[in-house]
Amino acid sequence: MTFGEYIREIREEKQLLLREVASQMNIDTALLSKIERGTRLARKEQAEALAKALKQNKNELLQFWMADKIVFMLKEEKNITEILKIAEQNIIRLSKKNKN
Amino acid sequence: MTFGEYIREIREEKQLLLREVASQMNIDTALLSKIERGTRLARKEQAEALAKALKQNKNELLQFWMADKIVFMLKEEKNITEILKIAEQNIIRLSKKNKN
DNA sequence: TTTGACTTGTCAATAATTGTCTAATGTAAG
DNA sequence: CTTACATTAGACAATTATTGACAAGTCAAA
Repeated sequence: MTFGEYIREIREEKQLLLREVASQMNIDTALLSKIERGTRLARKEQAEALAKALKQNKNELLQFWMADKIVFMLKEEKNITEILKIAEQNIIRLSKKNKN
Repeated sequence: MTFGEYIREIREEKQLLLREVASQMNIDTALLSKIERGTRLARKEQAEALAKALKQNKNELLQFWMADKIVFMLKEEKNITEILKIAEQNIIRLSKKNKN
C-alpha cells in the first residue's frame, strides 16, 4: 500500500473532498491530488498535517510516507532486494556504532 | 559495508592517493575525501567514474552507492525494518503493475 | 449545458546540493 | 624542530532540484 493509496482510501471512507483536506493542510487542491496519485511526494510536514486532518496515527502514516520515498528512489534499479539488504545491515551497524 | 568504506579500502589496497583517483574523476581531492568518509554522497556519475578508476565491477559498486543513499534517508527513523518491508512490497507490486 | 470534483501542465520561487577554494590538521622523514 | 605531502574541514557561490500556485483541462452527475 503506497502513501497515496493509503490517504486516498481514508479520505474517501470519511467522505471528505480534496479541497476540504487540502484547505486544512494549507495547500492547493491540485497538489494534494498529485500526492494521492503518487506523482508528487509529500513533504514531511504535509504528511503530518494529513495525519491530523484525517485523524490517523502519525507514525503509521509516516512509515508509508518514508517507504514511498524509498520506492521513488529505487524504482529504476535492479537488484533491489540486495540493495535493501545492504542498506538495512549498514543502518543496524551504524546505530550500534553511535551507541558506543 | 558502506560505499565510502568500500572505495577507500580498494583505493588503499591499490596504494593510490586521493588526488590520483580524484583527478581521474575530474573532481577535487577534498570532495573525494568527503565521499570516502561518508560526509558527502557521490553522484551516480561519480560512482561510475570510481568503478572505472578503481577497476571494480560497476554494478556491485552502484549497489553500495544506492544502499548508502537509503541509509542517509533513513538514519533518523525508527521502525526501519518495517519501512523497508513496505518499500520492498510496493516496489514488487509496482513492477508487476507496469508489466501489464 | 452547467456544476462541482478532480487532474494536468507549466513555471517562478524557493530550497538543497554540488564543487572548489582556503586553511587546518596529521604524519613521516630529514 | 622544519619541511613536504596527504588528507580533512569549513565556507561559499553556482548549479540543480523541488515546491506550490495558477490556469486550463477532463470527467461524471444532474
